[in-house]
Amino acid sequence: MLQRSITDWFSAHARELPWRSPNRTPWGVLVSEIMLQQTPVVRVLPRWQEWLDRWPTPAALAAEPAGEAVRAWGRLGYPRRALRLHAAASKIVADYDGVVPGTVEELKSLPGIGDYTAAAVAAFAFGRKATVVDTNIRRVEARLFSGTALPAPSLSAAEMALAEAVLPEAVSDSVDWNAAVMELGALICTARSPQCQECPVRTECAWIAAGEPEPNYQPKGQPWAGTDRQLRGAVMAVLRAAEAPTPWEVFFRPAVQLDQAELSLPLKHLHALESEPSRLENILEGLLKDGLAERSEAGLALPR
DNA sequence: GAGACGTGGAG
DNA sequence: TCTCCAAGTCT
Repeated sequence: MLQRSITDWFSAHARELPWRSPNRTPWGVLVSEIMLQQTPVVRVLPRWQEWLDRWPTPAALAAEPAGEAVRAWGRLGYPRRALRLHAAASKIVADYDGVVPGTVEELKSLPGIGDYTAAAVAAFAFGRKATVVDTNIRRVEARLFSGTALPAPSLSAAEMALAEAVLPEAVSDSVDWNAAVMELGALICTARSPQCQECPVRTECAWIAAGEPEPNYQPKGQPWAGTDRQLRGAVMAVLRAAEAPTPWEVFFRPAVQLDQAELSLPLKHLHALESEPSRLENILEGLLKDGLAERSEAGLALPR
């Protein structure tokens, strides 16, 4: 049967990832899920290991300033995730005696944890039955059951219903199913060039049966060069590298400051903004508002 | 609900 | 080089 084909494939081909190891902890799983949001496994691996070595429990992380979490986040991207993970650790200490809660509802109450992550932690860390729906599972189910090349840009109620309908009844089977379908999407049923000849359910795939039709929408581009996002990243790179508050002149007259090779690129981006000081002000304002930075007499720094 | 939010590898 | 996209969440 379909379910068995996929879970057998998983048994044979699953990657050995540290957050799947038998000695994993709920905290380790939670950290991995946050890091993996919109971020490839290969980039998460080293950061995850460092993070767990340094902060093996929520209490350990909560005991340090949020800025340390942001710094340790390094170049994983979306640094607000680091901030939220720190806040989640604090809430786990305050409300759950330092123990990661195990129900979807409790998990969703933590900052940075939405529908996907709550379900994933409940399933993979606690062995509970939960409908896990990530981009991999959406894509596999779109092809396998709906016969479309890609799921729509945003998650629909129909997709959720489908995911619930195909979730195996038994708790243990449901956990295996979630992990297996996700892995199938990550390794075989990929977005760009799926390896259908290696797929355990290629003979039952509605998309293949339909002749592998093209996607019926235009993927939205993600502009980057010259955007505020890029500049926020550049500012954060400077703050992460700094031991002390960074004077304002560094941002508004970057050409004259900081010559660390590591920062040459971020500073080059900032330098391009010298003609638009108001725009840079807005960007710094945004970082302050998001809590990713704090200001003092001396300048700008990561939050304490 | 559309848009904002980082980063770097692959095709 | 340039576009796509990777285990989403929040406003």
